[in-house]
Amino acid sequence: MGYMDNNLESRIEEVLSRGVAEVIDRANLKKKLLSGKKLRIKLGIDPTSPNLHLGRAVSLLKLRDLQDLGHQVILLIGDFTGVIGDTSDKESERPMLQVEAVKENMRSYREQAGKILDMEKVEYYYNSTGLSKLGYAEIGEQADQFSLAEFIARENIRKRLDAGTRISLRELLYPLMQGYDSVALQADLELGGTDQRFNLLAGRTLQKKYGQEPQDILMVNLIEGTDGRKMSSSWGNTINLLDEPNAMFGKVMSMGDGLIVEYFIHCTRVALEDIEKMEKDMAAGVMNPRDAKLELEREIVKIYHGETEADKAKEYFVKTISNKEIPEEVREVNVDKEEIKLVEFLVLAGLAKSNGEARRKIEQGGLEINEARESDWQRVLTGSDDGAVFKVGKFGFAKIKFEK
RNA sequence: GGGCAAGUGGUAGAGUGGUCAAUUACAUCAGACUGUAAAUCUGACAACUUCGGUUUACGGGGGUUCGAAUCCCUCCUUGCCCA
Repeated sequence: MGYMDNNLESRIEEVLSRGVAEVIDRANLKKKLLSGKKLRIKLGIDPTSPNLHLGRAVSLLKLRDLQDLGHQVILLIGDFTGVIGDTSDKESERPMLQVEAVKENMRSYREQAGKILDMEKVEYYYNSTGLSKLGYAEIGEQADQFSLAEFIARENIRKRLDAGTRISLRELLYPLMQGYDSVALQADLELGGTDQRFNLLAGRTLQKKYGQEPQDILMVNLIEGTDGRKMSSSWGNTINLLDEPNAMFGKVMSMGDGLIVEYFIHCTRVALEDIEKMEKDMAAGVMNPRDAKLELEREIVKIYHGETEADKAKEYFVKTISNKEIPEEVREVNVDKEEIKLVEFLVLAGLAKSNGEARRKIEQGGLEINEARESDWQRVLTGSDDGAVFKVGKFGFAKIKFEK
């Protein structure tokens, strides 16, 4: 075996293990990957939210690796299933999306996925193509492959049943549809999160029924969101691929230190040995977790916004937060009156949601005007305050500009 | 078709006639601390306000009462059981 072969095998090993929860059937998949055959690899995306987040990126990065190994990546856009609603990752019923909403959401998908994948080589498939043609007879036959007991045994269904929340029959059809997608695509491999297990396996069941070789399955870990719960668009704890660099930065910085390594493994392609070293250094107290986070954030922003933006975001953070400096460019807020109440200005500038909140922040010592704490919430701003810089909290800045 | 139960603030979940703008937890926001926006600790957390108060809120509508998230009627939604 030559050098190249060894290299290939180790790359495949990383594909099969980095951030991966389970592979079915691992031995078979490895054999296929080594065979030199161009595999058809499927990843389904439900266009339920217009934003892709870092949790999705785990699969996309994995797809990129496979793409680099020369395989055919197929992005399945769930325009049909998106209207139905998946049960897997929900603890409550998913609303049926309107067709219009699905279309709207799909629009930005290519752009977002393009940050990671080589879109030139990607094949697209809208699953309404095959699914909308099926009739009751065929659906009935497919449904016969599964039993009610199997559905009830699923954790999410179980939970909802126990909690007494509603489960629509419609939702039970979802795995059939996802499974049939694999048939339509003749997929060799399907990627998904661990929550997708049942749906992914349904693909194998149906492929067998239709006389195809069952696909292999690669399940990636679900990463935790910024609040420690599973990252999900319905929790609002996501880091989105379209987030602005500074926003991305902030979200990463505000997550628990315990997630750093997990994120490095799943959301970046930093070499595994480097990550291990970092982990050891942090455990030994040689490395400050903050520095690891800064590096992590840089790596993540780099993927979606490029290296320059990544460096800028890091610089902004160090200056503004660490050194508590006022950023170079502060947003100007125009006031078209001769004077304005302080609380009203803060609301106008978007630094507080209401007069009451502005008052609270001031009373609690959260306001600085030109770097001096201001605690008089009844104060009125006049022309002599023109150009003053306001800082609320750690990163809310605004400069006042009187137009009169 | 019948019977029973439930619907509270961003979320979970207390509260069964006044002291409830509504316990608590989580989330959120501010402060302290830390060369992290982590952790920990403290405080705040409906809107408006001439800081005295005022207004709007407990699925929708109506009613009883001096007074209702709490009682009654009705509608809507959901769950469970029976047929």
